[in-house]
Amino acid sequence: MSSKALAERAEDAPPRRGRRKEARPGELLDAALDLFVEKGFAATRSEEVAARAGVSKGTLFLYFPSKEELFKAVVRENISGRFAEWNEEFESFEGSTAEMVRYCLNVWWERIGATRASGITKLIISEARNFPDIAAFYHQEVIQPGMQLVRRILLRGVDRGEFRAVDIEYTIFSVIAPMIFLIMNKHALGACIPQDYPMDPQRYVNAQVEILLHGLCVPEKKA
Amino acid sequence: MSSKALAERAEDAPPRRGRRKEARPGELLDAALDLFVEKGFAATRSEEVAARAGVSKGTLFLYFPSKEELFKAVVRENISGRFAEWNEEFESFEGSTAEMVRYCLNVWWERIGATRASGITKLIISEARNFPDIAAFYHQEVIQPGMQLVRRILLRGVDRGEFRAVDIEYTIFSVIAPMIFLIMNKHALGACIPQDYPMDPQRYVNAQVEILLHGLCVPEKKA
Amino acid sequence: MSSKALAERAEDAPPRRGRRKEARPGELLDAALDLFVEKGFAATRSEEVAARAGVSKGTLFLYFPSKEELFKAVVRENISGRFAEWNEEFESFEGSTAEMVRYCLNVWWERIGATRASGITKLIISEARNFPDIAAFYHQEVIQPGMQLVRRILLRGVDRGEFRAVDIEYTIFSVIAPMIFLIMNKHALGACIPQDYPMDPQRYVNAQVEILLHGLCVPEKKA
Amino acid sequence: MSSKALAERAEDAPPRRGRRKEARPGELLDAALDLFVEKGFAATRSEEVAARAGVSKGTLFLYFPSKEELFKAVVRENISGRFAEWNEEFESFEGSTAEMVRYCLNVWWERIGATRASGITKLIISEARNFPDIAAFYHQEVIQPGMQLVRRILLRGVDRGEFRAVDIEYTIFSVIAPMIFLIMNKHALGACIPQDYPMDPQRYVNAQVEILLHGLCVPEKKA
DNA sequence: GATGAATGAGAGTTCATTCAT
DNA sequence: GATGAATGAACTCTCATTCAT
Repeated sequence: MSSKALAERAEDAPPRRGRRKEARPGELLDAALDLFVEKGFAATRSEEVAARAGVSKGTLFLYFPSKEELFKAVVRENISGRFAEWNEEFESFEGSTAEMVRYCLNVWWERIGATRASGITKLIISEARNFPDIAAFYHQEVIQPGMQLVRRILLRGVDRGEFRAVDIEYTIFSVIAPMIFLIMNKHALGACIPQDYPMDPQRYVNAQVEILLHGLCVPEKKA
Repeated sequence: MSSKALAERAEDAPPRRGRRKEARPGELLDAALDLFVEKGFAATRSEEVAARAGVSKGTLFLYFPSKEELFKAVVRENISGRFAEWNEEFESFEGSTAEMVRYCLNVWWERIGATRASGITKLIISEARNFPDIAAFYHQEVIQPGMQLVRRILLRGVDRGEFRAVDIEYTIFSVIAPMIFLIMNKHALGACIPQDYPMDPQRYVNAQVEILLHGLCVPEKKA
Repeated sequence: MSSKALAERAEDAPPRRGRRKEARPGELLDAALDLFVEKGFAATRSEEVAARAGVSKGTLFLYFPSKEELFKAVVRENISGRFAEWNEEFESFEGSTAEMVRYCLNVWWERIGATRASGITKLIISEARNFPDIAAFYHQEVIQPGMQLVRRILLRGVDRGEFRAVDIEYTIFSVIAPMIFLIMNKHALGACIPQDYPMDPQRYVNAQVEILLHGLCVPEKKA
Repeated sequence: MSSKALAERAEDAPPRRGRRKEARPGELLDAALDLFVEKGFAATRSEEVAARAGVSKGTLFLYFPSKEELFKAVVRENISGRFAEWNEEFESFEGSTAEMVRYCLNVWWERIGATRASGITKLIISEARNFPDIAAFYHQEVIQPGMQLVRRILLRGVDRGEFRAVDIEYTIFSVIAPMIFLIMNKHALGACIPQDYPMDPQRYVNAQVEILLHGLCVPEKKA
């Protein structure tokens, strides 16, 4: 009991180097995400995950019955079910659709792209064919809702006469592709090759948005 | 004539335990490329590569001293040093820069994107951090020359007043990103998830080009 | 009482899958010495060493990173650095040099020749050319100090007028050769051929010593 | 018959770089002896033997059905059946037994010790326990006749009053041990360690003989 | 609960041996 | 006869997983 009290206190006061039982699975998932993204599923050793999380090999298997289940948990954990929230923002957004696109991609960068969660995208791309059910899950939970959100935005632009009457289904990819590219650069080549050109993510996102909007918007006819 | 017929039949069903020293490395590299792209380096078993090439485990090691060398050979073999040729085409191209962009991406799709060589891109993205020297090699042999070619095209457009004065360095990515996206779709999720939307690569490429050119071109002032 | 009985029984039949981190390396080194001496390094299978030590293949590699390192550890472990002790005995020895020679070879037989450590000599002879660095190590740690000790003994004998003025450097071999021969007999042919002549090591050593001393000593001139 | 004539002619006129079919097995046996002595049976690759003999892997197996049979042939080939000849020399020897011992060991050095045949001894010692039947064969063909010859020499010395009445059986080893030691030095440590002391075989043999004879001979009573 | 010693199936690699050429 | 490409059994070593402590 007194130990439980201690544990609770430990939670109140941020972890002072103490091991908090409740935090273990999360720490393992964080460690696993990093390593899976870095080396791939097969090339990551379970023991390394445990070591990075500061626990022993055995403890890992106490929380996850197998390396494969760990992988699935990593994906599940890092798939933000934030589309409900984002759809709400969409509904109540009052500015122009161009502003909406700008806002949307910047928010995406802040909340996903710049965080460890972005690693999931690289992980899925690398491992999709070894874990088709995980790929299907990701497709359903992330890709479809994401595309649907983009679709609604593009439709809004076209409906309101802000955007040209482009082929919406293919234009969705014009929004998504630069983001995928940024993540791949962050987690693959960019992570191991000293870049010979500057690559500031914020500026990159803005540049892509501007090109995209130039391509989408109807020319403003000024008297 | 009958000997010719025999030869043809032999081609249909290649001889088991035949001695085909010249053909083996290529067959093994083909098999290895497929499997590495499909499952990743670590998850691909040497014996599986051999089996797909129609030889035994031992034969693989007759031609490649280790699985890692096989990997490197796969990358080397499939990295086209075609930039010289493409640069020449660039020099002698006489149409508008917009036409050049259209031509360029369509040619890329035909010669790289649609072929097995495109798998290399996925492979590199997945394995870069496990093989930094291979990543560096790819960067030097493919990414840098590729970016340089795109850079020259964009500069031509801007210089000739066809394109707006965009930030060239970041705009390069607007050309590349959709192609990377297409390859990832082909070799990762798209290869294992039944797509619920149509994805015709030719139309995809054209759609991306049109959005891009809309974003790049200065509005044509008529009369 | 019953618990004590149980413990004793457990000692008789050591626990399978027991955790005995301290004891393992020694048991593995013992097993490896036996097998390397018996079959040679290359012909000894790692799994066999493990099995003789009562553990599984994997456990061997838990303690030694490779078969080669196991070999080196076997040699290191069994090379007694007892020359300091023996040199002290030499310094304080008070009898005749002939007695010293007798004492010396008998002690050698008791402490080295008759023990498993003697196998190292056969091992080194068999594997020297495959492990030149190990051979050099053995030369430095065993052969040189050993020859130096014998050299000092012979010099003492000559200096004190007990031994004839023989060529010391070559006479050293007259002391060593019979010991090497005995070990080779013990671990090579003698170990697999039913000897057709009696070979009692103790008597063998004594016989060699007597021949040797007869060869070395100056004839006692009796009035 | 004509092939026999050819062989003889080939012997007369030294091989002019031409491949002589008849010589193949011999070249293979020579190569095999060298390599088996150097690296041991298990660590020697068949292909290496073939390469050193200047033929292909396949050819080796044309002459010897297996690596093991090659080993046996190497031993057989290099075991001199010269004891008949030596026994004759013994019978007709007219000098003192001491001279006989000197002569005997010097001849041994010239005809065996200094030649590649001496490698067989090291080979047998290293591999005896892996090839007990070969060991038995060697014991019967070499060790027993060799010991018998030494035995007869020692008996002659004792019978004629030249040698002391030593324990003949154990004294045999005093003759053999230095020779074994010399061979071991030549083929094991001595072959891979830069000796820090001089080791002239001829002088070594003489030194051992003199010590031995001093130990054996009855003091010459002068006057 | 946590640990890490122990396991053993499985992967990469070697090499004696075969056999089509 | 000679060759060397091909084979596959056997070996070293790895690592996910178990379980006694």
